[in-house]
Amino acid sequence: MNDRDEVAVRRKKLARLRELGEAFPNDWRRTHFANDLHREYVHATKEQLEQDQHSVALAGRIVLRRDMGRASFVSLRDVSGALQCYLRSDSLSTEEYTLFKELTDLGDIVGISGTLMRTNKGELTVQASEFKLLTKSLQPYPSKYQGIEDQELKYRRRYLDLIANESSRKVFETRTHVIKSVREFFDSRGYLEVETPMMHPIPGGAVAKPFVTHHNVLETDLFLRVAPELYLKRLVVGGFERVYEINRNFRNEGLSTRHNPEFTMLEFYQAYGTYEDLIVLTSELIYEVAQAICQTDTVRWGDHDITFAKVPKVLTMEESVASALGVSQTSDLRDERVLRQHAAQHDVSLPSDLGWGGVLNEVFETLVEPTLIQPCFIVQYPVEISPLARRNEADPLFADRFEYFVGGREIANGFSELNDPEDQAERFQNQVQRLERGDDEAMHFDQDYITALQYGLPPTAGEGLGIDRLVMLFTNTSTIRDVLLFPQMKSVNP
RNA sequence: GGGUCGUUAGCUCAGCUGGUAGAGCACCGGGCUUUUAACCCGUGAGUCCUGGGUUCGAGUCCCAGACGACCCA
Repeated sequence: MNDRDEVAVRRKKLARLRELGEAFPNDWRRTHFANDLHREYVHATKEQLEQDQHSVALAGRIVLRRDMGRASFVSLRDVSGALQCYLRSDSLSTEEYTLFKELTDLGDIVGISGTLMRTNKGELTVQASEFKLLTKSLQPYPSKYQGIEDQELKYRRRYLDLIANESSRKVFETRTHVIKSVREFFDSRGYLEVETPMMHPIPGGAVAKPFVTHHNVLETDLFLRVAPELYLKRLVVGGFERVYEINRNFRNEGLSTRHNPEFTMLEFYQAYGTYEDLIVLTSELIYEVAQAICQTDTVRWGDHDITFAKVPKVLTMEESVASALGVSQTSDLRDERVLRQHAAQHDVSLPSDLGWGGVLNEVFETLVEPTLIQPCFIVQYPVEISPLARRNEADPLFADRFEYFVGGREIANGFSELNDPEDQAERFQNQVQRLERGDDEAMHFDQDYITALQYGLPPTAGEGLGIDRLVMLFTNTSTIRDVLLFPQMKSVNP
């Protein structure tokens, strides 16, 4: 064993600590947080502090250390921030000073108490009169200057990223604030927050491939939910007229900068409303979250300044596609063959098994979606690709559905709900035919849901909103992994 | 699934047309009682991602694979 192997050196110090007594003491009690002290004493002068002798006890991790003979400065970081501490051999007992000097390393978790002072350079500092090593860190501490840059290390060992990188801590604090302000928005409007099953006997509520698991005692396969939609609507049938859920969905698809197999979704439903009401509500929601998080209606995202207006911008899918294809009459797009010809001229590659609605959507996603940088609602989606949405009364090819786009990405998807049980049963049948043709993303027939509709779902509008993508907007990140504490990674040892 | 780039000391990174493996920080030893990424002096440290191949000789060139990043489907 190398006597300069950092882990070995730290192990040796831990062994010494064990000899000295309890190596992992848990009786330290802190009286203050670092940032509270910075705030409270921002105007206190060196002389005042010397006179007043404020006693404080801190606890945290040593993140910087500067030794000078028989005195040292350390930066102690707790959850609130960092505060400098000054440890002198003549202000501590011999045992405590030796403990600090010989057995304490960068990254160790310690308790320090003493009195507040200000250094000659003006920095608020705790002059230590008591020192206790609480938890020995056995692993080398990340670079104090560069932190952790390695993407893989950041994702696989998030705790290291959080220890070393302030910006990462900020992202996850913001994530929590976003979710909190979303909750406040719905709570204050009379929506009931609920929890519905994660394990479904029949996968449903979205066009997506589910994960399968098995229940041993029930001797049955269960599916991790791809969406909570069908359960939330059962609750509206049950009389909870406004419900929402913020929770995880699971989709068995590839990993990318936009996709993680588990992701967080907000879904909400309101009886006696239409998708138009939700467009207004969504604009207000995003506007309020932006105010709560950034205190502004404009955020920087990549190369763009994105402005969230209270009044929504709305465009139909047909109009947007017609404009992207350079077609003057939207009626020209109603014929699948003609539509495919236009698409081919714009190098949009299309699978042959798509119907007209699928083709229109594919052209939209390829040509229009990336251009929708400023917040925008696209309305009127083909019924064919909207198996749970209400048919438009004037134009039965389309559903009363919208999607909300920001930064060239879909953030939310909402519609007036289909509450006709017989129409819903037919749409399920269509999905089942697709399943039988091998489309493993198609929906299953959910008889229990049909039964629920038969009891009567009031006219209802509902919406799903991707929380991760929303957080990406407010943290100016381009990868979903940057807003997930523990993103899914490939196994290193297969 | 396809393409491009990356993987070198604990961390962050250099390493040219193939010729003994480098820096800063960290670590180890010494000095320093108001420092600020403290500083000064001295030392140690490598499965160059893995496996093949070409070559007298491979971190470097070729092939295959692993993992990651970005772009595309």
